[in-house]
Amino acid sequence: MSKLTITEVARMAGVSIGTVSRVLNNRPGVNPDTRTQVLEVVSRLGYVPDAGARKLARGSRGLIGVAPFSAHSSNSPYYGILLDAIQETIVREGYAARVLEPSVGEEMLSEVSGFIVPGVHLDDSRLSLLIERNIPLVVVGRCEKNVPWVDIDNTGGMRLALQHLIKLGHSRILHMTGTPIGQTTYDRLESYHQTMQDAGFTLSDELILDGTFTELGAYRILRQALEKGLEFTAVAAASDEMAYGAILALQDAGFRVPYDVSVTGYDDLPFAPQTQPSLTTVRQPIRQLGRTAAQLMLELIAGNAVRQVVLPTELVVRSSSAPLSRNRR
Amino acid sequence: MSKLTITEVARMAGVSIGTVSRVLNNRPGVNPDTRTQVLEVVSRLGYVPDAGARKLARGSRGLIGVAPFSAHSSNSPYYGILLDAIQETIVREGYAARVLEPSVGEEMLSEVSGFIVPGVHLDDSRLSLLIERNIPLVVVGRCEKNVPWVDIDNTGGMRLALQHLIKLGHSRILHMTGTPIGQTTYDRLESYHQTMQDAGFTLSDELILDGTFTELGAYRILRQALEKGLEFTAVAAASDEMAYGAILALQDAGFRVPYDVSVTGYDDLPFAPQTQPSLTTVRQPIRQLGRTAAQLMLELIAGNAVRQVVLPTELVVRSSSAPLSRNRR
DNA sequence: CATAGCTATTAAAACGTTTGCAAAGAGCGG
DNA sequence: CCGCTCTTTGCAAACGTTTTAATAGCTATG
Repeated sequence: MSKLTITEVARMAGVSIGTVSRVLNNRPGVNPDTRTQVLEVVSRLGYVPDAGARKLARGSRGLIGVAPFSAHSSNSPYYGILLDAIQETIVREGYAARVLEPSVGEEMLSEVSGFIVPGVHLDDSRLSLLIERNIPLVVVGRCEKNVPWVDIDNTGGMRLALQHLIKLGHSRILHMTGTPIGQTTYDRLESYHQTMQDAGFTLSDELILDGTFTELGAYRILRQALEKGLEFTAVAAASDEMAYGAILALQDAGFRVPYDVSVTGYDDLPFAPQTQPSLTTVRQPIRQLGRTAAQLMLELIAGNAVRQVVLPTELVVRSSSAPLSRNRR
Repeated sequence: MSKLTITEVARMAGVSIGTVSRVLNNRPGVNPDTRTQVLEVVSRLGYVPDAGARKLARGSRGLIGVAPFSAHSSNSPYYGILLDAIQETIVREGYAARVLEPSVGEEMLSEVSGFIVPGVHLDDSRLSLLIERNIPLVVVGRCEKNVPWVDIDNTGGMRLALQHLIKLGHSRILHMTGTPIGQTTYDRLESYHQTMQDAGFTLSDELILDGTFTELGAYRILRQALEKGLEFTAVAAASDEMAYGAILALQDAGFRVPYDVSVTGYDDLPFAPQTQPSLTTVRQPIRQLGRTAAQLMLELIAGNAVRQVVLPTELVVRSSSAPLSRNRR
């Protein structure tokens, strides 16, 4: 069987290729009936337009920049997965994606037909610059400004983890936050406050530690806290890396996880099932996050309305969390 | 000025576009004089062929898989940079690149016209599978098998770092290795042995610590060693991450870097200049590594001979290394 | 009832390459 | 100097889309 092209689709649907093209690109001027008709054929045949041909026909306009998050955050596998998903979608649609260095060069602004910006800081001036210049922009992560963005339900996810721990009998739950620089950190922290209060516990500042979003950061600050004699029976970390660092810190200090202390992570990165013990964590759909971001960008370029999307999270229970035990050391 | 196309190049060189195309794709049957002539024009105008058009004309054959390194190693920013460089080159040549999960699916083998495999393990059975099936393959990292590969000069780079420390007066130099799973770890370790011996020092196994290629791994094992009273005046780490972990471990234990202990890294990742103190390290050309890997793949597909490439490394001296001081604590 | 003004559709011309085929020379043995 | 190969080159047809201009079929208007 030869390659499936738009011609075949057109023939099957009994229309011309021009019409099919318009349907596929959401262009106006096609009868709703014809549209659904064509879409039906497309999905039945499983037709996927050729990226190269689209790009060629469109006149090669269409380089989409993926930029600029802080250099430091790129240490996580999280970003690798996210970027790959973004690229995949963009390239499939016949655009080119280019990952740019954190330093946005002025000259780039003219070469690029849009920016996807993951991991934006709360006060990022570069963001304002892009908005000001009216350059198509999609932000990955919730954003106060009126731009299209995708985010996961950070608040809901954190609540899931905490309610899980609370149901297991824990009340002195330590929250390991990330660097207080992004909306994400803030949202998860806020959710911690809210959920603990709702459960009737009093908040205590000493139970909130900044683990800088890294294994090592979490490890160091937690060991330090343990040496000072801080008491708690569970750790709810704002990332899997920090959860892992916390587990090691606890183990090195002689605590058993989860028997003495329970630990939960956030993200469900590929290594989460492989830690010792395997990590109970909040799963977020990273690839879908990337796909959606790319999608929003394409919609934006096509002139559609600005919209925001929030993706759901889900609790994955593994072995790092257990009921509060009475005979603790 | 409109877009620069092959037509313009042909006109400038006084030949037909067919000839230009043949030159650009290294196809036989074009006069050597004409060839250099065309190449001259191409480089003068700075002409870059349109990726989409190439892909289209070639009939869309050409998806190149970038796969499968172990999930764990993907935690480093190193891989992000490498993958981006590979993708950039491949896409520029009109092929598509797809980053695959570590688990190589059988079904993938038929869809893909070649594999680029970074971070191969010494005994990787999947590698043998690919060779057996005669699937075009490029390995990033030295490889015993007769396949095309690119690597950096690991041995030479380690020697540079060590000779730097030796020149500063250090003799008890600790080597922080990575997980003993890849050729890279082995090469750097071997170079440590060799260089120390050449300098007339006796080797001691206690001066070799496995930092698992991570910040946290390095931090934990070094703190442990310090508590046991291990004596040394310098640390030569096999990665920047481990060097950073080592610096923090030393500082947390009350040592000053570089006054009490010098530390060197390896890779020169983006964060290296930003540590406290900034990191003396061995720079490797990561992007070029990726570009070369992609290049070799394209050559392989074009039917050229298998070849191997070794890229040079370079010492970058910053503030984490200093002369051995006498009045140490 | 002719005309203008819509809308939905089609036909065909790009887009920038690669590549099979034919043509034009060049060298050469007869 | 005539036919032969061989090498080098040019021509033109793909490749799978998008998009512009033209067309056909309506409805509303005068």
